[in-house]
Amino acid sequence: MKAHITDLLSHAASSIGADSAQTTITLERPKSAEHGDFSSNLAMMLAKPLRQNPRAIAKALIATLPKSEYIAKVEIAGAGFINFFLNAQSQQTVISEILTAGEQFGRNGSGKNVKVQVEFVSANPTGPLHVGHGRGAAVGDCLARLLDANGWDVTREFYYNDAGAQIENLVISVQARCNGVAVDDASFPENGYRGDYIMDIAQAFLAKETVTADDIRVTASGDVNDADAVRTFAVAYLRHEQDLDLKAFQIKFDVFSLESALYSTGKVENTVQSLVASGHTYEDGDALWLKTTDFGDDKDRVMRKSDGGYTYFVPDVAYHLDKWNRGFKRVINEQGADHHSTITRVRAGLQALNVGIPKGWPDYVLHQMVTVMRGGEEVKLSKRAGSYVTLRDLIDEVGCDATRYFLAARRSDSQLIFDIDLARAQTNDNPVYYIQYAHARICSVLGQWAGDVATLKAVNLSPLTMPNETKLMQRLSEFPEIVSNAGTELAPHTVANYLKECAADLHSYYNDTKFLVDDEPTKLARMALIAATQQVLKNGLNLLGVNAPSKM
RNA sequence: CUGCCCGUAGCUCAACCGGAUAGAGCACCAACCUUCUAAGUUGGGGGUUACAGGUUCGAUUCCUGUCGGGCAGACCA
Repeated sequence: MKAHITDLLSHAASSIGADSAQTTITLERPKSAEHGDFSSNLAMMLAKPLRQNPRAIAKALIATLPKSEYIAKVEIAGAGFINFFLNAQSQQTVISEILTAGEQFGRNGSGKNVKVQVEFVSANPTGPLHVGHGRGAAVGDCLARLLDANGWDVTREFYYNDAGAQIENLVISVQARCNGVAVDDASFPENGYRGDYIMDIAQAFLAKETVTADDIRVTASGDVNDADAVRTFAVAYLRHEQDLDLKAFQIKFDVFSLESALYSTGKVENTVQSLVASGHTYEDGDALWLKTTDFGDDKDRVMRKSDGGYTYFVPDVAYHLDKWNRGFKRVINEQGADHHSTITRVRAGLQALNVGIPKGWPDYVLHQMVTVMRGGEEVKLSKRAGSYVTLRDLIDEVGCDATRYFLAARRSDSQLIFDIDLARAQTNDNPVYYIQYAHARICSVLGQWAGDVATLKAVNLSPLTMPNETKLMQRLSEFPEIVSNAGTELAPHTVANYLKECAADLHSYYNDTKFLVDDEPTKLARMALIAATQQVLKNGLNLLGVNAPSKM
């Protein structure tokens, strides 16, 4: 329909002498129903090149507009907007489209099945997942679902930083606990991890327990002095722990990558050699430097320290080269905003390699901090982790659906306040239940009707002329654009907002309409409308990873 | 000090990458359940979009500056 109206306008524009090369026609959905189903600012855009009053141009455009069987009327409004009103029949067609497409409604093929990788969460295996990881998990998973809905071939990936200083801290923390050192003891490692879970690991290690994670299975040796044994066991234990967190959050990954594997397979070393060969490196003060300033950084960065070890971003460059070599022409990294400084370095490293990687590759979606509130006060601690609130705490307290919704429903680039009291409220305060309730209400009515929903696709829809019904149909017809825009903007929160509005339209309709009326054509048409709404709510909630219950 | 993100109703947030009278929810006030789920609906009050300039037909949106909040800035991860 949008394309159809664009064609009409484009035809009209060229007949009044506008330069078609310089006129881009955009249509938008007016916020207010009195402005029609679609609106164009074309006349205002043409005012300058044609040196005429916008309203006069609008008038001329409408005069030359080809006839259309879908449009009831066209109006000029405001400064020169051209508003299109669809006829009732055109508005109603969306219902049969939805009922025919079912779960496919809203999806499109614009991604052309191109491989895209979404890397998210990527927590260090040094503790349970915290709220920040939860936001990354919720946003990242929604991004993956959105890209899938837009026709991309999506791979979800989790990267473990299981090498480096933080892992050594983990090892000495566990060893200290094994040896009975208390966390507040002076001899406890200064930068050690002090959460209760370290004690659990220590006890399991001493008891020679076995843990499994992904494709590995480790049995503890019980030998505290064997740092390698402690490391292997502790990392496996925490990976298992994080697997359980992810399971509770209903998130699945396709691939787990290990930083340590980049070293053991020689990929880090190969990358360093390639960078040296590229001529973008130099030695200074016993260290090896990368000239990241050649690629827009404000200073050069050390790659290999004078003690021989590599700095953090070197394996990161190797990792991203590996992603590229695996055929991902598009990669999206979902990370906390505290990682933003690595972006320039990683991209610079990849450019220096000169292997045809585009300048802005990979994409990043950063999320800002999450503050957790309860009873009007900030919650900072959990018993288990010590210094932070765990994702599991939230899921246990408010449920998976509400947690996912709250963490994904806001723009990721602004700070988020997670109000536990609100999220756990099973009342009208809570947008999750508001949306789910709309879905459940429809299920209830359809259940009492007891007819076959499959027959509704072919129903006569002409009885649907009430303002509430028109509004709901307009809303439903927007869904494919919402999915498409959210996908290209990488903005899952727009889906959440849409669903809230869609649910509001349904509730409003529900409250002043009787559905199971005696007049059969009216009843069937209304069944078709709410069945279509049910489908859209379900498809939308699915994009957020939130359940659509049929009973509440 | 430098870079990035943010600043919208008392609170939590929207606003379709420059559009029409800046919208929801919570909270407050007033209505609506003998009837398909009241976890709902309807109405009301509440705004100089942090502030000051600039760009143009038109700015919450783009540019500059100021103020305020957050995050970064190591031979750290």
